[in-house]
Amino acid sequence: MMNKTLIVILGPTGIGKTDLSIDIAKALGTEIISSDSRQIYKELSIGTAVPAPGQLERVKHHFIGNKSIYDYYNASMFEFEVLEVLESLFAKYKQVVMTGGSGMYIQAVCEGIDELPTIDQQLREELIQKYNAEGIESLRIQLKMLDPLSYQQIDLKNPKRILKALEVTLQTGKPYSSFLTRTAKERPFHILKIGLQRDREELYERINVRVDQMVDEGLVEEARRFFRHRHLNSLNTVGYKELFEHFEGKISLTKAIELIKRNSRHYAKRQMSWFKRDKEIVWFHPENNQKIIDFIQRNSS
RNA sequence: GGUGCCAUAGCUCAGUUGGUAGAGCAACGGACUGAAAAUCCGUGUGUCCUUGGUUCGAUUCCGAGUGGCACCA
Repeated sequence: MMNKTLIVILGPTGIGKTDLSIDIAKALGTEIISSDSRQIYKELSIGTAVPAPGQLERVKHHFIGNKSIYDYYNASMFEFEVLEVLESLFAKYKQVVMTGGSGMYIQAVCEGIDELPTIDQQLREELIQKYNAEGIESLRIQLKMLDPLSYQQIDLKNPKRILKALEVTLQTGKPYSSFLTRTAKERPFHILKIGLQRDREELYERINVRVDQMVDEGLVEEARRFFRHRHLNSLNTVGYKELFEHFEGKISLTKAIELIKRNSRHYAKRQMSWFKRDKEIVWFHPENNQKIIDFIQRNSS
């Protein structure tokens, strides 16, 4: 399979990944895997900016709307499922396009993440309760005792990081740090990472305009449908969480829309931070289709 | 045209009894190994409108100019 290439098209939200990826997949005569942790939910479409029906007809997409917001899902499951789909796609195509903005999902596919046990739901809830009742310091103390190495390496101000380490340690009886190998897994195909970049002001303007479009298309109604499920992790998502605040009467609709724009900008910023450190990425402007296709042709095996 | 008020960060504004300045929002930078559109950490970015004067020293006091707002003509 070493003559196969996975073409990863990445960049912040609103940069123009969707249009470009479809053009490229069309030009290469192949299919697209979405690496977007929210477009994967079938119940969400307006707020996650899934490709339009017409676009989905032009090129076959995978991992869009194939999970439910009620299901538990994570980056490791994504890694496993994508590798499986890739195997069958590479049987048909020399190149496959993967596009999306979820850095961790992309990393899971390209480099893999270490094997960890699935956490018992009850254990997880107990730990969260302990955190709520006793605060973060009590988690830190427990971690220091059970897994001093993680205690040294983990961001001790971030409750999610400590909870993860504790969960694994308690469930397996082995320190979380012992599961981390710090080595990238070998993949039986080449990977070409294409990053999309444009002027910051222009990107923010695109984000603002797109949020207004989402509202015109019925984002408020889409969010209202899931209001009573607002505590689901899948709905802890920009575009929905702000509207839930509005439905709760805490903020006006205008304010909610403003916050969606701002939080989208912040999200874009975090994505750029994530991608910036990956030196394998070659950067292009999202409208330089021909340049990008030439680059792919030259560098695919 | 006259009178009054105002001019400080990207925005709204506070402040310095004269020793070059700060808050909210916005913005900026970063971390990230199974919740990742999540979660967490860090940063004030400034010709204090311009120009004379007083003063050891002016963003602050005084004069003039410019711009804005209000009222009177």
